[in-house]
Amino acid sequence: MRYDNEHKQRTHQKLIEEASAAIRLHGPDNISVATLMAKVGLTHGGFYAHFKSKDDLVAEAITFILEQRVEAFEKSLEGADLSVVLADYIDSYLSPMHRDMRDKGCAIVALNGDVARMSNDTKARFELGIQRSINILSDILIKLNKANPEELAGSVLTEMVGALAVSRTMSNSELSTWLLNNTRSSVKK
Amino acid sequence: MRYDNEHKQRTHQKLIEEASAAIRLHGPDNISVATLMAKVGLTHGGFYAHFKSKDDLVAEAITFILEQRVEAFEKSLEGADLSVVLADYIDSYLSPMHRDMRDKGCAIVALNGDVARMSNDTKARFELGIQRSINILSDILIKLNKANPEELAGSVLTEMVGALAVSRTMSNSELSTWLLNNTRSSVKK
DNA sequence: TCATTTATATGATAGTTGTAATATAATACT
DNA sequence: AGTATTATATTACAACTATCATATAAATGA
Repeated sequence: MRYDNEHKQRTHQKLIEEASAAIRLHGPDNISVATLMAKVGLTHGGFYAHFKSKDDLVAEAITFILEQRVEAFEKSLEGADLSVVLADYIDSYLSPMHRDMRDKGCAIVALNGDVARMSNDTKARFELGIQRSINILSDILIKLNKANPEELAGSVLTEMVGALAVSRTMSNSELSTWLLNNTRSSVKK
Repeated sequence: MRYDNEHKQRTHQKLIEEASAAIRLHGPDNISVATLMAKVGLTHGGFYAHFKSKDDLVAEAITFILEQRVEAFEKSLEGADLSVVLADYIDSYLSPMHRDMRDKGCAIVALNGDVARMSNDTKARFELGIQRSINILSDILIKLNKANPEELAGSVLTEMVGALAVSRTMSNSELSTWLLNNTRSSVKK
């Protein structure tokens, strides 16, 4: 069957988006080519017209998540009060909602363990996303006249990532939420 | 073949230790029952004389790692200068060596993403280990007369976990080491 | 010495996986 | 109108998986 010219691109994009959620939710090792294809209404055979291999899909999906989130962050800055945007970002990042929405949240938190086991190539892409995040944060802190903006940006990022990652290892407990709140006040100084 | 009375227990322990390293290195989804058994010199059939299922093994191994590390930390405190022990702990936790020794390091860093996807039962065990770690840190900070020891303990733990986790997603880069060093100075205030 | 116990081995099964070759059918171009 | 193109479907395969039933062999207790 032949569809219009952009059909394949749309399918490709749909596959990446679907994979990006499934990977965060179930882990890269627990998604299968067949169920992914089924999720977009296709059968498994056509997969290799879109991706060289499953690893290739995973790498593309991870890149997509990182870019998507960085771009959303950048867009939220446009013409806004930086100190408000920053506070909002911290609040939503460290919210129970973000903790419980594993399929749509931060890739660093969802995938750090998996990426640590992946190829240097994938790691390099991941690092790019992290560097960009630090740069954005650092720029904001410069404009807010904070001292040591780069250092502060690095430690804000790592503490937030750590808090969310740790809070997700607990079954909805008080400690989990306490950690998020605790980090929120610690980071906001 | 019948061995002496403690042979089975020794085999069981050996399996858990071997699994605890393999799980951290390759992830719970990437170790197979057969290769684990082979690693201790046995064949795959005997596995179910030791564990109810693979999930059961993973849960036991994770508990083992947590306890082992908490106990080692507690032991390091005995009769020592607390401020020195704490500084040493931070230094070694945030060292490139710890970053690069994925098979023997902190379980929270190695497994947070996987545990987030596991049963509430396993999460509860994990939480216990984390709570103990926070308690130990908090006790130290109390004895060192720090203000808000519990809050500080929580945020020291999460920032260290985050820094190590993030640093492991990069391929040995400068940024990776910079993050570790940056967190070291940030945490030591 | 012999029977019993038991830790591990052998072998089998059913399911799932990633990958690939080939088939099909719909449309765009001639 | 008819041919070429191509996105997806069908089908197959080999490798790997967790799990389990049964066999084996060695040492303990009689």
